[in-house]
Amino acid sequence: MLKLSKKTDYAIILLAHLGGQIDPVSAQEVASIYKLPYPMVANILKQLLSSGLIKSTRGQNGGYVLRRSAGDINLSEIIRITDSTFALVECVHEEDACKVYQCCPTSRPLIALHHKIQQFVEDTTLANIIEDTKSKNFRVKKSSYETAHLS
Amino acid sequence: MLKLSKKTDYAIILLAHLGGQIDPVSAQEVASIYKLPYPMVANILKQLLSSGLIKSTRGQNGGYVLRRSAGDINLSEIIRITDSTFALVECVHEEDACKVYQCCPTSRPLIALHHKIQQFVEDTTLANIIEDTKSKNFRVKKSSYETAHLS
DNA sequence: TGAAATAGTACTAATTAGGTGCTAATTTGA
DNA sequence: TCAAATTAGCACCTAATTAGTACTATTTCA
Repeated sequence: MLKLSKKTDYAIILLAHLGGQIDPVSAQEVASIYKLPYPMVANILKQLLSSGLIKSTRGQNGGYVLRRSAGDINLSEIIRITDSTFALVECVHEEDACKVYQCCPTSRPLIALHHKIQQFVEDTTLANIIEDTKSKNFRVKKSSYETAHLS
Repeated sequence: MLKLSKKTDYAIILLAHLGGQIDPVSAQEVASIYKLPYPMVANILKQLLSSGLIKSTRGQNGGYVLRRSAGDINLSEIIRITDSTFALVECVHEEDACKVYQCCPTSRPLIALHHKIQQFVEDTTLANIIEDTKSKNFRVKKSSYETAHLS
């Protein structure tokens, strides 16, 4: 259906929130701030943890923090973790031999599109997203990522 | 999952084939050429018909032809018919009020990405795809749509 | 009239997405 | 030291979407 899963949506929200905090944030806390279902949030955080994007501390006052700086985390990684590796068409990661037909007409234009999207998600960092959110209410200038990373 | 459905994949293949023919092509014929399941092909063609992208003639020697020229049909339309209207994130078509949170951090960068993709699929015509397929075995120059429509 | 096709619709099966539940382990503060 | 807060690691369920099939009717042409 060519859309991001809610899991990815949520993950971006969660990570952007963590990026704006210094102390650990608990699953409970983020869930209530953004009014998301707690079990879902907890699940996604666990997944982000096991993928090494965030680190955790248990017990009272425990929670999660980013493992790397927000500028070091890009959208591509997040999508890979919560959505699966991005492939607009299956054949994009299978260098040779289209299963359907040797001269399958879809390949080239769609593969070009795939690479464009890939480029964008790699160039967009969590820091870009956070910055963008902060300036959101003051819509004076265009956000940086738009001018910096795309034609 | 951020990928095109097989239906869309198939639809592009079918339409590209029709675009290269003058006489009506039957569902049976395309199915056998591309080794796709006949009922699937037939179904998609019916859908493309009812959406007005192709026209049909019944009976012996019947089949389907494009209703408009290949240069007049773009990827966006095809995706809309076989995949549903493209929306990278739900909120992209709901001008106001994010359901999740007023300052939802995802919106802007993802909406920017959405528009980039939208631009691409609108600029890529069936003619581009067909042309590209023909030149595929002679990988001398880059295909036209790449230079013409993207950064 | 019969074969080759489309037309329309409804159905089934497989996969994915979204969401939940349970129990264990760990930390902290009273 | 104990109870509460919190993560850890599973396994599970349900609903939605995708993929593919089936059947019957209609049209056309030789």
